Amino acid sequence: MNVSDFEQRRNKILSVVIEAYVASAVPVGSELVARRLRPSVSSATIRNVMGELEEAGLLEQPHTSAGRVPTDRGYRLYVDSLMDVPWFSREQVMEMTHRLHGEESEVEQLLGRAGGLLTELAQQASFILAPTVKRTALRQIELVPLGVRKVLCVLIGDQEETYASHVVELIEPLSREEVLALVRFINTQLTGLPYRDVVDSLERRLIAETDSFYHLVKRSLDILQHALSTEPEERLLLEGASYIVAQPEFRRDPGKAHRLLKGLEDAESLMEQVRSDLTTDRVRVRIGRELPLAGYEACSYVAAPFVVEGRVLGGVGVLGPTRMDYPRVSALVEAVARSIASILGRGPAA
Amino acid sequence: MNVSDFEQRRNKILSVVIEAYVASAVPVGSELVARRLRPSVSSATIRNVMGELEEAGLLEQPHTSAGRVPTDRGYRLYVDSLMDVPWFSREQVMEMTHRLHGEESEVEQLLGRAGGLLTELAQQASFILAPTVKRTALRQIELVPLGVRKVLCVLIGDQEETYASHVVELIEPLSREEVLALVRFINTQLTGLPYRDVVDSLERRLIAETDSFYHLVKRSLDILQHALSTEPEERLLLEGASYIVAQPEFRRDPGKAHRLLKGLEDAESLMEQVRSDLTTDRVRVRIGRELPLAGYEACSYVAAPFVVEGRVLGGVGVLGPTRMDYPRVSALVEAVARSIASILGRGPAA
DNA sequence: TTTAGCACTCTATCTATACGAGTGCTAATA
DNA sequence: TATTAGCACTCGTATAGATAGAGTGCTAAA
Repeated sequence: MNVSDFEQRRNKILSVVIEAYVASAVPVGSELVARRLRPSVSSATIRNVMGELEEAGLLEQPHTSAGRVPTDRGYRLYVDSLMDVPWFSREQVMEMTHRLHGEESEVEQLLGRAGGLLTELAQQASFILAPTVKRTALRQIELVPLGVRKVLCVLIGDQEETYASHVVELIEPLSREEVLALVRFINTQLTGLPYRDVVDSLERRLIAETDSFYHLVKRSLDILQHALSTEPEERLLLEGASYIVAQPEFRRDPGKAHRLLKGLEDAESLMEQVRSDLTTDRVRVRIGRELPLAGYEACSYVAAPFVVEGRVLGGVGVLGPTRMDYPRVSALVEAVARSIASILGRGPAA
Repeated sequence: MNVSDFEQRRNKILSVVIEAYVASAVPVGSELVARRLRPSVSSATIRNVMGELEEAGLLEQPHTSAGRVPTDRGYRLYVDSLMDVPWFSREQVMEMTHRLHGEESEVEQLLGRAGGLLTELAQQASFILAPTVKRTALRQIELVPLGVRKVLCVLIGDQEETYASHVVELIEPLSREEVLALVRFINTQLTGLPYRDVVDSLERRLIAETDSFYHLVKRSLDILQHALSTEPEERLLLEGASYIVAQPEFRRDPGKAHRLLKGLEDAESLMEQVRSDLTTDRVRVRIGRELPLAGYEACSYVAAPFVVEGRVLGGVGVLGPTRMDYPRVSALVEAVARSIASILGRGPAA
C-alpha cells in the first residue's frame, strides 16, 4: 500500500465520520465506520486511523470513551477537498427558479422568497445580503416637496431596481422653482458618480466654487447628505431563526442558542463579514472559529454572491451549527444565488 | 372581619404570590407569603386562603407538594384590578424621549430606536407595529420613469412621513408626456382617497367612463394596482428574540422556545392580533391563552398604540412569558408609546 | 377565626451500581 | 509490515433506592 492509498483511506474515513456525525449529531465510533466502509476493514484498523486523524487535529473525542467528532479543521479539509457537491437536475433548478418568480416581481419580494426557500430546503436559518442604492452610482434623483421645509428625496441607482426614499428636513424653505433647479443640477452634474462619493464631491465643489452655482451646490449637499446618511450600506434579511433553536446542539445548551441569537441581533457585523467574503464569484464556507464574531462559536455559514454582469449585487447564505450538511447546503446556496442572478440579469420577470 | 376585608386579603395574597413568582420563576409557598405580608399572619392561614384562590382558578399547583403558580386568570385579575402601575418621573420620561430622538429623525429610525429601548429596559422581546402608506389616504403620488416600460411609483400618504416606492413593470411603453398627464390626473382626481379604496374607485370609473379619460384611468389603475399590491398593510419590527431564549421557562423547555420563534416568523398573525387590540388609546394586555396564536401558549404581551391627533398610527409592545412584570412593563410600554406619539405629533425633531 | 402541630406527598438530589459503548494496546496473523 | 482479534480499561449514561426538604392539608387547640 503506497502513501497515496494511505491518504485516500484516511480521507475516506474522515468523510464517513463527518457524514455520519452530520446525520446523527452523535459521536461516531470505529465500529460504525468499519461497517460503512466499502473494502471491508476491521474496526481495529479504523481505530488506528482515527487515532491518527485525532493527532492531526481533524477529529476529537468529547471524552475518553466516546466516539469521534470532527473539528473545525476536519470540516475545513472535508469542505475543501473531500466532499462532492451534488448536482441539481435541470428540473430541480427550474423548479427553484419557478418558486423564486412569484406574484410580485420586485427585488424585495424576490429576495424574501429566496430566504424562505433556503430556510425551508436547508432547514436552517438563512440570510440575504441585499443591495442598496448606496453601493451603486447615482443614476437619477427626484425631489418631492412635502411641505415648505420638508422634501422626499428619491435616490435611484444605476443597477436593477435599486432605489430608496428619504424624508429630509430643511432649515431654509425650498420653493418649487428651487426644487426644479436642484433636480436638474443634480441629474446633469452628478449622474454616474458612486453614491458614496457624492457628498465628498459636492463638498469639494463647494470649496472651489464661489460663483452662481454655489447656492445649488450647497442645497444639494444639504439634502443628499441627509438622505444618504440614513441610507444603510446594505441590508441583511434574516429568516428562520427558529431553526437554530431546533438544532440538537442548541437544545442541549440553550445558553449557546441565546448567545447566537444575541450575536445575530447585531446584523452589522455579520453583514461586514459576509460582504468581505463575497468578493469573488464563489461559494464561501466559514466554519466555527473562522467566524470571528461573538456568539458564533459553534456556527458555520455557507454563502454565495449573486453576480450580474460581473458585479456582485448581494449574497445569500445559510447559517447553522458547524455540524452542517456542507455538500447539500453548498449546492443549495449556489443554486439559489444563480437563480437570483439570472432573474435579476434577465430584467423583469420573463 | 367583614367581606370586604376578606376580599382585600385574598387579593393581597394573590398579589404577593404573583410578584414573588414573577421575580423568582419558582412556585411560591405559604411560608414565604406569610413572611412578606404586612399584618403578620401565620402560614397556615395563608394556606387556607391559597387553597381558596386555587379553587377560584387563580392559582394552581404544579404538583401536590409544591408551592403555587398563578394561572392566566390569576394574572388577569391582577392586571385588571390589583397591580399598581408605577409612575415614571418627569426626568425619566425626558430621558426616554431624549433617547428616542437621535441623529436621524426619520420615522423608521425613530421606531427602530424605540424597539431597542423597550427591549433593553424590559429585557424582553419587543415589537412595533409601524404605519404604512396603505392605511392612510392618498396625498400625492410621483412617477419616476426608469425605462420605457418601467416606472418608479412613489406613494405619499397624508400622515407624517408615510410613503413608499414601488417599481412597476408596464406592458405598454409610457412616454414622458403620459407620465406628466398621469401624475396630474391622479394628483387632482384622487387625492384624499384612502389608499385602500383607490383601486376600487378607479375600477368603478373605468366601467362608467368611456370618454377621453378612459385611457388615463386605465393606465393609472395598472400602475397603482401593482404598486399597492406589493405594499403591506403594516410592518412589524421585532427585536430582542434572544431574550426569549434567555427566559428560564424557555430554557427549561427549548421546544416551547422553538414553537414561539416559529410562531413569530409568521408576523402576519401577530400583526392582525395587535392591530385589533389597539383600537382604543389604552394599554392592552394579552395573557397566555387569551392569545389564540399557535406557539404563543405560555406568552403574554403588553401593547399600547401611539395616537396622534386622535388617530392610531401604530403600536409598540413587549412580548414575553406569562410570568411578566406587568406593572413595570405596562408603564414602560405606555411611556414609550406616548413618547413616540409626542415626537410624531410635534412634527420634525424639535 | 386563627394557628400550632403533624402526617403526608412529592420532587429533587445523591449514591451506588450496573451497563455499554468505545477506546488503546498487545500479540497473533497474513 | 499492515492488519486484526482480543481484551482490559475508561467513562458517560441509565437505573434504582435512599434521603432530605419543601410544601401541603387536616386536626385540634387557642
